Amino acid sequence: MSYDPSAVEQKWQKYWSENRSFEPSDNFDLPKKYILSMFPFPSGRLHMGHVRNYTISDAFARFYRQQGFNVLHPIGFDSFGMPAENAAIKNGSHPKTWTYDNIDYMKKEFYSLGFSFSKERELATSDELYTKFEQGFIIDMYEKGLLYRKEGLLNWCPHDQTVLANEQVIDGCCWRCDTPIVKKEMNQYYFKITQYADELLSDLAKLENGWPKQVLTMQENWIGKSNGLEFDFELSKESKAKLNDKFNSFTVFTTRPDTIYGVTYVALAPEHDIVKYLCDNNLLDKDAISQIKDMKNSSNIDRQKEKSGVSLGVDVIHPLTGQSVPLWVANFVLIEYGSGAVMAVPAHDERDFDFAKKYSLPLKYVIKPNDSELNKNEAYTEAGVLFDSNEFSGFDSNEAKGKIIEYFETLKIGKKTTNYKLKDWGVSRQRYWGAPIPFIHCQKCGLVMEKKENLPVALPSDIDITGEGNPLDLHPTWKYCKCPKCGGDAIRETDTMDTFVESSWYFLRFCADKTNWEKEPFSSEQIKYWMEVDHYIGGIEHAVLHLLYARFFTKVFRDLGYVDFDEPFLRLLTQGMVLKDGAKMSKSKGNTVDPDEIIAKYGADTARLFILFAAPPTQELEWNDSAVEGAFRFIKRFYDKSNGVYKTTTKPAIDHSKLNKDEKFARKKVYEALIRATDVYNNKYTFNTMIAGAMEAMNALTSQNNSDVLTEGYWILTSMLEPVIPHICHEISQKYFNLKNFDSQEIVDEVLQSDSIKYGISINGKNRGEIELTIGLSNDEIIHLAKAEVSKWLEGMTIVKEIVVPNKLINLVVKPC
RNA sequence: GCCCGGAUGGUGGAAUGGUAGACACAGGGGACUUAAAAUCCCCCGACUAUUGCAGUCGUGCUGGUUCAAGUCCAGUUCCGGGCACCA
Repeated sequence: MSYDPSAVEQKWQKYWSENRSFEPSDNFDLPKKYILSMFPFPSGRLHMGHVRNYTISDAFARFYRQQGFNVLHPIGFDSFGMPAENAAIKNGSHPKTWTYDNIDYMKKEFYSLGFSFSKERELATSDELYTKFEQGFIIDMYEKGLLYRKEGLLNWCPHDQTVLANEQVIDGCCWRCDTPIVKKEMNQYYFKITQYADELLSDLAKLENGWPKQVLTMQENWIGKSNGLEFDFELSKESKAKLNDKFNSFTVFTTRPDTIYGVTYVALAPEHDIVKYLCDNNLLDKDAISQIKDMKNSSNIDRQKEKSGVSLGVDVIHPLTGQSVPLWVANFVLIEYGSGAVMAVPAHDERDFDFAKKYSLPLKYVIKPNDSELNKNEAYTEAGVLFDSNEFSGFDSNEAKGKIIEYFETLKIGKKTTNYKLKDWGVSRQRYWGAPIPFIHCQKCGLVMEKKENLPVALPSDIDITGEGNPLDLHPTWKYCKCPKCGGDAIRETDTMDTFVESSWYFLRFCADKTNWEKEPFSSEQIKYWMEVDHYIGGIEHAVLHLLYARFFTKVFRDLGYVDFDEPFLRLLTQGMVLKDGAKMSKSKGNTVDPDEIIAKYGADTARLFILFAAPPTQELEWNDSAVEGAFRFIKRFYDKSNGVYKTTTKPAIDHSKLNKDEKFARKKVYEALIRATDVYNNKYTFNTMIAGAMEAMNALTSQNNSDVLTEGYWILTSMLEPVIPHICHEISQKYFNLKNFDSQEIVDEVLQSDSIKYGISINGKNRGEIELTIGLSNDEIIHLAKAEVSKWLEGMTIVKEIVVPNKLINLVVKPC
């Protein structure tokens, strides 16, 4: 019978399903592996990126099952979100119908790819049961002060008609639809992720061996910790009077206290209270007020184009010199960082320099390079030696930083402070298809939590989705309710939660089976066993989104007493993108390849083999139709050549010494491939080299005629390749080995040793020949034979040094006589 | 601007400091066939030479360390990614 992928694959998919082959065991005495891939949004169909993601995690899961581990390899759907609503607007479908139809279709695709997911733990985050417990956490977090509501200036996407978190703004545009975001003042709920900023940063050290460096760096930069000095500038007497004594002083933050004697002006953000007061009370001329207004209204991108500012006609007192310094408003000062006010040192900061040049403000240099001349045409931002800095003159600038902070602290006019770029996570969204925030606004009692026994606060199904406004808010009845506290008329919160809240804890839910899901959000006993996730596989685009939020939730849950570990994901593998014709596959570029078509034409095994063979998983993968063809040919050959294998339920015992050269070579190739395979799962993740090893072994096996060797080879190779091409390996294994070979394979050492080894001979490091030498020769003998081999290169030369690298090469160092 | 990666044949990619280009794809040649497909075999970095099957060069570039460098170090160019007026 020739290879018929569709028949073979359907047969085994049915078999696995009927035998519940991929359900984890409840025997907690077994060693475990939790293999998780980032769950998909149910957009409709799988794309090649999904196939790559799940092929990788499936290889891990299948490998560890063979090694005797109890493996949890679950899948679910991150099923709330905008696209469901956009589809509703476009086609008039209901978001729920659209979502669950897509889930059904995608589940079939998973099935047809042979992924070994636990079917009994599948979930969708839009399930009401999931919402119920999530809303419970929201209430817990509110009570702990980790969730709060405040009026603020928010990122608003005019296209999606919703607020976005900072992490969801990419280059000033919406992460989903690329529309430039605008700032909008509104009420919003925030998670106090900043409370965990320091731990989120320091615990990155725990992930150093398991996470890609790039992701660690991205999180580190995102958290953006900086140490410095915080102190107050007092307003001059006249200025206080001008401001009707409403303001005495304001705070600034600097990481360069060593430049303090170079301050020549001070700048405020346009949103600063003092600026607001000056504008509101007409203490500035009309022009100035309108310029400040423009600054506030311009987007972040516009603000970066050119520095601009206005003098406020107010002076402040330098805390150390007592000199008076002018106060400006400047568009490059950000209200959301530090205190929204900076001391400006144009001589030693490029931004301050540009601003000072534009408005002809004075420069005062106070640091000079250690070993070169100061260039007064630019800002000198490097370290150096202080001058014109009173008692600190002469100090190295790095040393001076600490000294000056100390000085401020002694005088009690400032203190050492740490600032973070990380902002609190804004989580409310003005959309329908999300988990409702379980709060109620009561005129009498204010903001009230829904009672936990009333959860979930479910979405209404009769909904009008037009794309205009918040559908929940516009619903005729849904938001009207009674206050859980006083029983009076009240109104439900109509904002829903960011979908990243759902993906921040789904991995905990998977730890228990469905029977438990009704009772509790997750089982602490099961979590103790299954967590942490051993291998997490997904795209790098979540480096500062999902992966940061999930770490945050884990720490919060720990502090709420739900879990007892600090980090959810021990090892992270970020897979590269799938490209075609050099560009990321996308519908708009028209360069997509539909997984369903590939499966129909070649089968799932071919798709999986190609994906793992064409590139290491962390690199970009260039789709190549003829290489897919090649993968198919390999499987076909692998199947065809199994004809010579005989039936057995144990690995054949072979007397290695009686084999001929080709037979020995074939065995050696098989075992070498096996050794490579173990390495792959432990740390290298280079499935491509593992598969190459298997191909080499196959080539060697078919170049010899010993059926024992062939059978042993297939016993090992079908086991080794099962994680990659499971269907055909099961087919072959069932036919010959009664499925007894899916097990951890022992290495036979004698196979790896051969009677002779090829040595390379080099002279002065240059390759000059090679020689086959029997094992066990002394170095002198080896050198003697090697010299004979390359004698023509030694004429007229004296040998200075002789080096023998065992089993590799001989290097002779020579010079002319 | 700052911080990470990366650069190897026509292509994807291999190489614990030890014979660069494994394994594939594409390409070329051949066998089988009436023919095609499938399959099998051979060649396949560049240049020079040659029917003595040998030599020279070669992992972006310039240096360095070493008996030996794609690999380590310093510098440099280009490409990709992240952050970005963060005081």
